[in-house]
Amino acid sequence: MIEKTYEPASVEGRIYQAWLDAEAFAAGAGAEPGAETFSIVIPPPNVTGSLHIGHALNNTIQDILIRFERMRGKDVLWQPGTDHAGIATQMIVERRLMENQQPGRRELGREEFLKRVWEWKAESGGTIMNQLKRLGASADFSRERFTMDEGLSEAVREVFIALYRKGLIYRAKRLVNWHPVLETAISDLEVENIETDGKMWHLRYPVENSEDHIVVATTRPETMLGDVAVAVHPEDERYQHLIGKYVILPLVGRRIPIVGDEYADPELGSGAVKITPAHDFNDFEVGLRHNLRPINIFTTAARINGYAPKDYRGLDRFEARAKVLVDLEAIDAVMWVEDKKIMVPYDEKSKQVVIEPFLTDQWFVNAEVLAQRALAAVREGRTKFVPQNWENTYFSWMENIKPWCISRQLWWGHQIPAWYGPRLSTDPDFGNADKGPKVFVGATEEEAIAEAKSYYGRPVTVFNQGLTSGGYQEAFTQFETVQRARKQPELLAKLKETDPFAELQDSKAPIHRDEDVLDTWFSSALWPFSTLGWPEDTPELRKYYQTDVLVTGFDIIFFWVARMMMMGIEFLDEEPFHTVYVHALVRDEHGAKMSKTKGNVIDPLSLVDGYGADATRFTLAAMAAQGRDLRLAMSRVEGYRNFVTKLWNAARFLEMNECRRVEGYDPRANTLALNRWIVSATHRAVGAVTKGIEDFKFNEAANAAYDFVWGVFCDWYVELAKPVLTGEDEAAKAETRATAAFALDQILKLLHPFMPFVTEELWGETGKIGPAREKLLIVSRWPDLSGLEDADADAEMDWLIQLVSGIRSVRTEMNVPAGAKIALQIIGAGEETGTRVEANLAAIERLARLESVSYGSEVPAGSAQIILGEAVFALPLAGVIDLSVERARLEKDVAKIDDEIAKIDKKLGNEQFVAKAPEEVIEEQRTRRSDAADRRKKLLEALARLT
RNA sequence: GGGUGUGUAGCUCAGCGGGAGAGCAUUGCCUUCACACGGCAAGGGUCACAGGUUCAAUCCCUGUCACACCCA
Repeated sequence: MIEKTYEPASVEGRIYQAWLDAEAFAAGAGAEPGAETFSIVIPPPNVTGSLHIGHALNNTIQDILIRFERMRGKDVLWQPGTDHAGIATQMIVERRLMENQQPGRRELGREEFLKRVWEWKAESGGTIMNQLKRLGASADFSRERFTMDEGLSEAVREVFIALYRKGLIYRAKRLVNWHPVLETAISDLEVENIETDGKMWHLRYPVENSEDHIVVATTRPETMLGDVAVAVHPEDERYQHLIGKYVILPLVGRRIPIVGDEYADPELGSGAVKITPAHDFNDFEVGLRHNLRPINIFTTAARINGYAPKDYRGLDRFEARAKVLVDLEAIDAVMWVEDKKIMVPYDEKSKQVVIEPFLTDQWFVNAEVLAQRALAAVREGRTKFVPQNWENTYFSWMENIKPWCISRQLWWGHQIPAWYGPRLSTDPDFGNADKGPKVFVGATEEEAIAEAKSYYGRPVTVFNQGLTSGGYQEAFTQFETVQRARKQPELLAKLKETDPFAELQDSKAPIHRDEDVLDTWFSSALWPFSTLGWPEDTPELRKYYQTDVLVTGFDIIFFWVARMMMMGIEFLDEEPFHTVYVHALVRDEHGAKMSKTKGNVIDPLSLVDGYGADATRFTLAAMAAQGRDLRLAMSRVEGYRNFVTKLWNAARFLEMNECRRVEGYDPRANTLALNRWIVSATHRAVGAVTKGIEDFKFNEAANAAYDFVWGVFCDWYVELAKPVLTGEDEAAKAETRATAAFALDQILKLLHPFMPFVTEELWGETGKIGPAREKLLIVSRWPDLSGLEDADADAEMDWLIQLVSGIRSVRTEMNVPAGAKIALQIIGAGEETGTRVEANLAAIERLARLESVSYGSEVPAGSAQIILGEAVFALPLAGVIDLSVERARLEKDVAKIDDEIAKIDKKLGNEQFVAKAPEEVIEEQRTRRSDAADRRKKLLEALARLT
C-alpha cells in the first residue's frame, strides 16, 4: 500500500542506497549493448567548499542530462571529483593551526605541513560530494577523482614538461597580482576591482636646474618612492619643452627623466603622470617603451624595502603613505587634494586585502599560442555554446588573453618540476641578472639531475632545505665566483691566494628545486582527460573522451572552459566537449546576488530538508530559462512540493482502484476514446519533454511535464476515468485500469530525471503488484510511444472537456449551488455529438453534476445555453436563474466575438494583406472568421430565445 | 568608457512576426468516496517609452529611459 503522505526525508536515503547497491551510477550502467556514449565531467568544485545554490542548479542540470541519456540507453559516464583549491585550502589549514595554537607552516616545514593538509582533506574534503548525493546526483562516485591524486599529478607534470620543451611555458620577471598577506601571486581573475572613496593628490616635482616644476597626480602617493620618470603626452604643448629634461624626485633625490608617452592623458589632471613601473601595470608598459629600469620599493609583505630612503624602510604601505604625505607637505610639494572615486583591487575572496602589482620571477604559460586553436574550435563550430551568445564572452577573453601566471608561492599544490642552478661561465647568459639561474625541468629529481649533469659536465648536489635555510645560496655564490674567476686568470690566481681549495668549489654544481606550486586551474584544465586516466592510454579515455557537455555558470567561462579547451586541444588534439551549456546565476527573490554578507543565501540543503530533493530540483529546472538570471522564490519551491504530493496522491488513487499493470498490455488495443486519448496525450508530453531536454531548455521540459501530469492526467483523465472505474462495464473497467497503470509508468519515467526519488519510490510501490519489475526506474528505458497518436480520440476529449468546462462556468455564473444536480437538454445535436454524448454520458453527468441528460427540439424557456459545435446545451433553470444575468453573460460572449470578427475583417479587408500574406495565413483567418460567425449566430439565437 | 542582458498580470517568470500565457497571490463557491500541499470558477495586462521596417510588431531595426551583470 502506498502511504497516505509522501515523506521525502524518510524515502530519499533509502532510495539513494538502492541505486548505489545496484551500481546504477557506474559508467555504462543500464546501457544498451554497443550504445553510443554520453559523458560529462563535473566542473570540479573546491575540496574545501560546501554546496551552495549555484552548485545545486549546476549539478541538477547535469543529473537531468545524465539520467535522461542513461534512460535512453546510452553508455553514460558522469565523472565526479574535486579540485584542491590551493590558496583556499592552505589558508584554512593555516588558520586552523593558528586557532589551535599550533606552530605555523614555516615552523612545521613543508613535509609536516602538507601532512596536516592531507589530514584535513581526509577529514572534511568529502563534504561537497556528500551534499551532492543528497540532491540525488547519479555521478559515478566509484571513479571520484581529486586533482592531487597521483595519476592527475602525473598528468600535470607531463603537461608542464611538454609545454616547457615547446617553449610554451617560461619563467620571467613580470608584474603580477600579488597578495601581500598570503605572499603569493594570484590570478587576475582572483582580483576584484571595487569602487572606493579615495583621494587624488597633486604633487609638485621640481625640474632640474630650473625654477620650473611639474605637477603630477596620483592616488597612491607612497609609490612615488619608486618613481623612475614623469610622462607627458608628446603633443601636449604645455610640456613639450620639458621632454628630455629631468626632475628631482622629492624625498628621494633621484634624478628622473621627463618622457613623452601617449599614455599620459592631457585631459586628465595636470596632464603629467608619475611613472612607477614596479607598482603599476600601465607604468610597467611605459617603462618598457622608454627603457626605464623598474625600482621595486616593497617587500613581499608590501612593506617598504631597502631601495627606498632609510626613513621609510619597514613601514607598511599605508603607514608609508601617511609619512610620505606628511613629509611632502613639509616641503610644500603637495599642491592640492581632491576626493575621487577610485577602483581599488581587492582580493576577490576576502575583499579585505588590497592586491599589489608586484614585480617577481614567475612561471607563465604562453596562453596566446594555445588560445588560437581553442578559438578556432568555437569559431568553426566544433564546440558550441548554449546559449550561443556566450561565445562572445569566450572570444573577447580568448582574443585578449594575457600570459597566464601559473606559479603560486604556496605549498599546497603541484610543486613545479623545475630545479635551478648557477650558470656556467660558458653560458651566453652568464652574469646576466635578468635571465636568472639555469633551469632544469624533469618529471623526477633523477631526470633533473641527469639534465643538470649533462649541462655542467660534473656531479651535482641537490639542496632541499630551501633557499632561505641550508647552504644553497652560499654554494651557488661560490660556484659562480669560481666560474667567473675561471674566465680571468688573474682573478683566479687572486682567489687561490686567499683560498687554496677555491677551485674545487665548482667541482659539484648545487641545484635546488623550485619551492612553488602550480595554479590550481593548471590541473583543473586537464580535468576532462586526466580523470579518464591520461597520460595512460586507458579504455575510459578512448571511450569517453571527447566528453559531450560541460555544464557551467557564465562566471566560470574563463576559469574552466577556456583553459580546458586549450589543454584538451593541445594534448588530445580534440576539444574536451562539443557543447558548453551556460546556465543562469541564481539570485534571491528580488534579484540580488546571494552573498554571505547580505545574508540572503538560500542553502540548497535546507530546501532539501524542508521540501524534499525532488521539489528543490524541479524548481531549479523549471526556472532555468536560457539567458536569464534565476530568481529563486520560495513560493515556487512550495508549489513544486505540492506537485510531488499531487503525483503521489494520483498514484495512490490508482492503486486504490486496482489500476495494475497488465502483462502484455497493448495500448493499440484500447477501445475507449478516453484511453486512446490519454495514450496519445502522453505521447505528446514525451515529445515535449524530450525536446526540451535535448535543446537544454529545462524549463520547457519541466513545465511540459508539469502541465501534462497535473493539468491533463490528474485534472481530466483521472476524473473522467472515475465513472468507468466505479461502473458496471467490466471490459471498460479492465481497459481503463490497465491504461491508467501504463500511463502512470510513462509519467514516472518522464519525471524521473527531474524528480528521481519520488518516481523511483512509486516505481517500486507500483511494482509490488502486477508483473514484476525487471529493474529500477533509473535504468529503465525512456518512453517511446510513437505511432500512438490518435486524432479522433483527441478531438472527442477536447470536445468533452469544453462541454464540461462550459457547463461548470455557467453553473458558477448563474449561482447554481455547487451541490445541486441539474438537468441538461441537448438541442440540434448532429450524429457525432450524439455519439459522443452517449459514449461519455456518465462522465458528463458526474463532472458537470447533472441529474439527467435528454434531447429536445426546442430550448426550454428560461434556460441557460451553452453553444458547442452545432448543438445547444440547455440548462433549464426557469425560476432559478436571473434572465438578465444570463443575457449579460451571452452578450459579453457576443461582444468578444464581435471584437474578434472586426479584427479579422480589418485584416481580410486590407488588399495588401490578401495580396502579400502567405496563403495559409489568409486561409486560417478565413476559417477563424467563419467559425466566429457561426458561433455569433448561435449566440444571437440563444439571446433571442431568452425573451 | 566598452560589452552583454533584462524591462510582459500585484509578485516570480515563460512566449518572441499573424488568436496575450503559467505558477504564486487575489475573489467567489465546494469538508464531492486520491489529494485543502486539494477541487471548480472568476477578476487582473496601451507586452518600459518614442520612432522605423512590414500587408501585419509584445516579438525585427534605431533611439531614449530604467535596472542588472561583465570587462577596463
